[in-house]
Amino acid sequence: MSVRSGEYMSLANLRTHYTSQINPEELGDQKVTVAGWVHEVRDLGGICFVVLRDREGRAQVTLVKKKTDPQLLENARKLVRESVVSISGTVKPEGKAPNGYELIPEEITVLNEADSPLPMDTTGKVEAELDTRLDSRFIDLRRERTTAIFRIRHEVLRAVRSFLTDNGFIETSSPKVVATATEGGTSLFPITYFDREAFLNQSPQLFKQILMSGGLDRVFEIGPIFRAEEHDTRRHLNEATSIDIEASFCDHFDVMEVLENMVAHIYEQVIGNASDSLAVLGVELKVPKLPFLKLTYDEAIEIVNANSDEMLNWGDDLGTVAEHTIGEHVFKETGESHYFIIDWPTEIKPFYAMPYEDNQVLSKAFDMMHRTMELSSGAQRVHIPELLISRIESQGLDPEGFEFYLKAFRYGMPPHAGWGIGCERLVMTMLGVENIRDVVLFPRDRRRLSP
RNA sequence: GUCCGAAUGGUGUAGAGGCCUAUCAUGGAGCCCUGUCGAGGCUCCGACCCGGGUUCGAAUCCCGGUUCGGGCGCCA
Repeated sequence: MSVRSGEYMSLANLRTHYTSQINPEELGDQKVTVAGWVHEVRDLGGICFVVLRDREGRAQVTLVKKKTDPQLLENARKLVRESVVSISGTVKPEGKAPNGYELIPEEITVLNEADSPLPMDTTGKVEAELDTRLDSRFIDLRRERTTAIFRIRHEVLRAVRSFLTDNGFIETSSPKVVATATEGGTSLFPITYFDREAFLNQSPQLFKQILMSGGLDRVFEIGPIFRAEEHDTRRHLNEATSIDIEASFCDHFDVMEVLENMVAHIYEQVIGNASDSLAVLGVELKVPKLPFLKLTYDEAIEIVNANSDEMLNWGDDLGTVAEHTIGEHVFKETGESHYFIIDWPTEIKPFYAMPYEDNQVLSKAFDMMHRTMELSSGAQRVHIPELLISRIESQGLDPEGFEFYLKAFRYGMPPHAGWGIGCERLVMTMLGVENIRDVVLFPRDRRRLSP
């Protein structure tokens, strides 16, 4: 175990292969170097096994007492779990070893020794609570299950980008530091911007609409949104990732079609590209059937009133019990989890949702649900400046605060529509994860600000 | 915000007024062991959230606080 301090050591020499890249048939008797963490040391006396773990898997390093340099064996036995090591040795095909090979080491270099005891177990023998795991996320990520979630999240985002790009959308970014409260409704985090008050943006909504006036035609953004709501549930975060699109010369039905096709595409891509991670989590994914069921708001109210103790009046928003009732009802009837609720009362939707021309009390707004959870909401937008101003006023907001936005509507704003979908909610519903914090590396909630 | 529940070694737990010098597992230290793969065996180490109260006696009951979990509200 020589740390060759003072001597030049190229980092490239610390690893020639990931553990998963070692094919015993090709690399038998060849020398390789693997690098990673000491997962376990099993000392049986005459034989000692060191399990090295890297991002792609594990490799068994075998030291037979009679055949191993005594100093090397002694050092291997003393390895501290979760220390970072680089191990060079010969690949030996071996039926008794996991993955069909083991490594006969020549050199074991400790690059960084781990403290002991560890903040939590990494082998899966003892579970840790979410709070404990989040306090030590770096250790939690060394567990297979946790890594699997974030590999899948990566596949989800990759699928979003490829799907939207292939459908003519341009990826854009909007500012997160803004001067005014965008939509009313939710509370914002105030910050200091030099000598002025500013806010963290709750949504890219207003900016992506401005881009429609700019003629970008079809845009998308994947970015953080901030909500200062003091909600305290398993499905809310104060910092979340929103996937947003906006498309010109489209109505709400056009963008609903984009949405359902994208969701189906994401499921297909995750099944195709992350089957190992799905297996680690024990999740069997099924691509949702297209098109998604479209319930009108009126139908949704009827379902709630017929199937639960709740009695809703027309114009009421849907609470948790209502969403639960509708979601279970839809699943029982269709066997599908995803569905739309369309044709909402104009009054309970944001000012930018377009009312139906022939029935102003209904708007061209929709929510996309997964069982009991709202995943996405969208609408055809108001593109007529006069109507937009009156809608802003009727929501009790002051149009003066929206001048930067309204300006874009006066010089040629095409009709347009769009939606936003919560990335974390998409991932959690896909994987059946119960707490949204499980699918965020470093969640920000009512209480947690660190790490 | 509100209601309900919880807090015991590093981690996960048992515990219902005296049986607690606190259970078990995991972990750590050490010893034995040549095929482990949640290795096994033996020895040892390590904990009752904080503050008050009730009681002869409190991990256990009561009050306050803190933190965490869950429901609802609000929201996406």
